[in-house]
Amino acid sequence: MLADDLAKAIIDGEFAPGARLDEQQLAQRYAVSRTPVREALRQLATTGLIEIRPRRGAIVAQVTPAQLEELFVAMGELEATCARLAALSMAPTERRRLQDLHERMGALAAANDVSAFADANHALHTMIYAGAHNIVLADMAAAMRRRLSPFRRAQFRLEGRLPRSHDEHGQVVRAILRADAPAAHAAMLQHVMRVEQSFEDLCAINQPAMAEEK
Amino acid sequence: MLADDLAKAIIDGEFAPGARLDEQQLAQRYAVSRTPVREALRQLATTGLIEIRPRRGAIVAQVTPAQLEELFVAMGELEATCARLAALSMAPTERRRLQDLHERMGALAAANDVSAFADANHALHTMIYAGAHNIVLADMAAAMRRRLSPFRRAQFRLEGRLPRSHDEHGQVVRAILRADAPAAHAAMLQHVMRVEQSFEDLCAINQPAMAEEK
DNA sequence: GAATCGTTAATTGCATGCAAACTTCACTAT
DNA sequence: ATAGTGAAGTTTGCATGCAATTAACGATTC
Repeated sequence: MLADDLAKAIIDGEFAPGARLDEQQLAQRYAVSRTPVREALRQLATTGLIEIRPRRGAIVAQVTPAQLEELFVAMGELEATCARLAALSMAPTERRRLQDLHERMGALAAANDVSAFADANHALHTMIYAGAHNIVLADMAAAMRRRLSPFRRAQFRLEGRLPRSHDEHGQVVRAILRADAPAAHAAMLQHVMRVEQSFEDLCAINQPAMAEEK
Repeated sequence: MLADDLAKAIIDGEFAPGARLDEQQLAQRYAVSRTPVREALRQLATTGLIEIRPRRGAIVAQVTPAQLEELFVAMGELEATCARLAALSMAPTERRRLQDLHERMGALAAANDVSAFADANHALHTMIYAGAHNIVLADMAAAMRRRLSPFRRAQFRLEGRLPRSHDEHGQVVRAILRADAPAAHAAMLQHVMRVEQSFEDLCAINQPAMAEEK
């Protein structure tokens, strides 16, 4: 589906936040006419990934720091809810797989393999969404993650972020494994807040570099 | 916007779940061509209100009892999260307005004014979403409410539902007013579960009538 | 008599074309 | 020199038309 391809391109950072999404260019790029491009853009706009300004075209959603804060809070609450439900209702098999993955990620963190850790991180969180046994909630959490991904891509590159992230995961995973719902909720909430903090640190570092571009 | 009009028509029950949404008919009805209709349908599909089956047209989303259960659980968790955050961060003015509205709804419940109570109910929940001071979460909760509304329309007609609903609201409102976040969370979760229970009771009553149609 | 296959009709998906609106650039006036 | 106004070009928004797929109906065969 065209909307998925476009979403992937945006998530992968081929279009930066604020970049104009010209219908004709996209039509050429994907070798279709403007009609399906327009339909795809409307879909992405409803997910919040892009923004359509009437008569003025579409841009990749750019977000003020205040909105970003809200997005992270909402994401944290969603993920924390999934973690709480997962603690209550994960099947034994799911719990074992979660533990396995978490342990494997320890090695990746130690080796500082950012790319593999990022993939595994995605899998871990997705596993927790699935463990909530509620497709609606899982879809919402996944959509939220997608919506934030343009802003979160470089976060793991921060020095020493991998082991700390792994530690935070450990808190969440252990709480889920012992079916401690409140602890799972709290640990996940804290984890997401830490991710946000890392992102803000990263912004603070890059801000001067971004400023000198213009 | 066309998508909003269409969504309203679906929410108001002009198109029942499972009804086919013919592009040409909709185009005639709204006096536009098929192109904007298609764009609107794609948008509604991403919200989950309708379902587009490739090459086979769009229908109002029909939902199995299991999916409906998931929708109500997800909605309950979302609303409970909003209630918890509202308890923590509502401004004094907002708290007073919430209390005012709740007290006015007591009279509506006593008078058994179903229509006015339903409107006020919507306002009350929206007020709590807003009280969370997080637009992203509020939008998600509102979208969820929209998505469930085709199935929840007749729920207030159940005998004696209004006073009980008002009582449940009282639990939530009092918890929010005294900034008791865990209690607000729990009370809202319970309220939504009770709404779901009412809906299921209603289904159990209507089921035979639906069965004899075919 | 029922089931399967072929044909026809209808509907979706996409391309193209045209009109309206916005942006940009140039020119004029203060 | 700067700001405001005008016009041209670009881009969105929508309508229409055509092709492809699917559903429905009828005919034929077992």
